[in-house]
Amino acid sequence: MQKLTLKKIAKELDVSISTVSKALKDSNEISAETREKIKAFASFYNYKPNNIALSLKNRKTMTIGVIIPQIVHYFFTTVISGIENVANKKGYNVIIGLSNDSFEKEVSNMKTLSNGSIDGFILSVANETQLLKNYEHLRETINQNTPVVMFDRVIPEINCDKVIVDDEEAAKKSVSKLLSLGCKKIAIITTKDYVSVGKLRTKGYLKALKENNVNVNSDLILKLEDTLDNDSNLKLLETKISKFLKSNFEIDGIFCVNEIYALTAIKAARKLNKKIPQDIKVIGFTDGVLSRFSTPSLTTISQHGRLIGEKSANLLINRLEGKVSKNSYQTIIIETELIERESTLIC
Amino acid sequence: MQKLTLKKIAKELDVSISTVSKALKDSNEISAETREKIKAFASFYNYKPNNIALSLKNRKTMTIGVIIPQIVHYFFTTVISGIENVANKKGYNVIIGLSNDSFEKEVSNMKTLSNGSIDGFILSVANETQLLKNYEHLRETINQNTPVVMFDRVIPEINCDKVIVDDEEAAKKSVSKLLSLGCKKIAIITTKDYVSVGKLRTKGYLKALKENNVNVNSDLILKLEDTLDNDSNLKLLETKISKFLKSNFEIDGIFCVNEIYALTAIKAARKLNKKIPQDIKVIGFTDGVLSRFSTPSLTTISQHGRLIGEKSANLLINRLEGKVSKNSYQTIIIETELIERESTLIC
DNA sequence: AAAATAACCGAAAACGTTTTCGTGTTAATA
DNA sequence: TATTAACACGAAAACGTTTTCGGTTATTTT
Repeated sequence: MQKLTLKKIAKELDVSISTVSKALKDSNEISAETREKIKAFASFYNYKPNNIALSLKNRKTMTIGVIIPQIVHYFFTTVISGIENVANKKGYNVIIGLSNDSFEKEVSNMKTLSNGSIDGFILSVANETQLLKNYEHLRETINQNTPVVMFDRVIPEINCDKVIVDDEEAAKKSVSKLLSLGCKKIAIITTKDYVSVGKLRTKGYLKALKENNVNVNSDLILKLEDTLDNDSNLKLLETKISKFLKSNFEIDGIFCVNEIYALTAIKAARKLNKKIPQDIKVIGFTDGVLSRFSTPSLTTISQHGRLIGEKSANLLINRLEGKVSKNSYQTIIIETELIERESTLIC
Repeated sequence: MQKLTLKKIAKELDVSISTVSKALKDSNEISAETREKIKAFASFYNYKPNNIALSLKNRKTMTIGVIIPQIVHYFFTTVISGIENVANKKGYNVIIGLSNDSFEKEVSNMKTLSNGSIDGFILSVANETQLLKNYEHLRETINQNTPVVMFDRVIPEINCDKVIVDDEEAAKKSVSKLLSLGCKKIAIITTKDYVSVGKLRTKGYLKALKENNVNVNSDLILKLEDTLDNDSNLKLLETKISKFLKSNFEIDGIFCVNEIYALTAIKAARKLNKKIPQDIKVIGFTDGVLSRFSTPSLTTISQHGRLIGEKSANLLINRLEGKVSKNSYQTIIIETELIERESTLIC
């Protein structure tokens, strides 16, 4: 059974293609009689207009391209579920491209999609892209009138809609919390500065200390390569963190920029016979499954990924539908929330 | 800057559309001179053929539709990453639809995609679909010549390519392991029988006991609604499991059909002052982040999600490219692996 | 009965490609 | 010189829609 087309219906019922098209759209140009006949036939054989032909005609595809660094990652999946939720309601499809944090793959993914396959992009840039500071592909797609919405890891220099969290503020909030709980030597385990969000969170850490008149001790700052939270590098990650904790034995509070760092820190600390939260209090970032199910459960910053996804999709779709002025872009800042759990319990 | 088309290039260089098309394809029908001129112009203005037009012409879209019940879910994301990996290599795009385990959404998602947007489906059916046993949408798409590959949660009655794991065998393997570790009273925490994989794992549990001449005690079998592992129902889940453990205090081994059940069981057992693994040994299913990072780390069945995704994508693409005989379907069984960690340590 | 107006339907163009076939020009051959 | 072959290019159809514009009939109005 091949797909039914207008042409086939027309031939079968001995009318013109136009007549079929109009009849199915209930145009009153067509007599009630033929209209009913055609509609009956079409519905009996389950006719559905071909999306590709429609896309070509209307010059829009009703699909949005989402480019993310990784998909096996709690935060990004919550964002996708948010995007999918509003996209679906508004009749859009979602096509996913993974960059694997590689510049090459990000570029090629965007290239293959920006030739008519999608109406606009929602993306979080690859670490490598941030490292290389090469944004030509982004500029180019925007210049070619394909709207782009960036979320989470955004590029300030690029002019487009953005949805971010108050990373710096969230970090400040976390560190202030640790201070208020009586921690004196607060460490941060973060990424190297080229990772935009890592840098911002480090900044927030420093700000909190300064505002509370605590001296910054650079020994207490551990900046890690972003590849270290891969499954294959977990051992190495633990060694590094372990060494760090050993050489700064007086640490009594740790702020980590993701869940993996936090849990690994807890594990390493325990091996040094430190008790969590009695001896060391720990706060992480990203309220994923790990934070909820670890023992002790992890105090963490919730980024509200689903909301980020929903806002991003709305931003993009509004722009696609011309509901927003052409040359002004928005940056939506989602407020984070500190979710307190066992890892910062007062004992 | 509007998108460049063959027509515009043709007009600009004062040649015909056909000439431009041929020149860009390096056809030797076109003189070297004009060829170079056209190619230079096209590459200077960054011409890319319009995918939609190509899809319409070639009657294939080079995209595959993936329908899954949830995306905030470790196993499914690993499958997607596998699919994306091979799809990408072979020039295909991946479009994602989420059913949220709802029959309605599964049907509507497939409907909107099967009108030309995709060349084939890879899907894992929604729980509700399995409950209702309504497979009309699946039969219909297959009848309309849109190939379907099912993975993990498959429908035996439907004739199509499938990729599954040896669920029953894996469960048997796990329970046998517990027996060999000396467990006498082994419980299973599973889903209701309408969830295909839950049912199979329960079957494997029973088989292991029988083969080892252990009496089956139906009190030790806890079948839960599949909605209980949602974030919002975690409390309820814990209460149910806790009650179950209390009323079967002699349990010394638990096999759980997913990570969440396993970790919740561990938590509940601890509150009853049971030590893991000394008093109770626990084995879970799905080797996700939770299993690796929990304390104690969880012995678990690895389903090799990435491999499942890769095999599924290969199966689908081979069929799309006619590399496989039309009326015979394959079922690939991926072997699972028992990954031993702390929750089954011998003390 | 002639003219005007509905009512109903079809031809054709357009979206952007690819490809087949035809045609005119030039160069090589008989 | 006449014929043929090679070369370089263009017209047009096709993929499946939608929509504008005309064109027949049939029906109403004068």
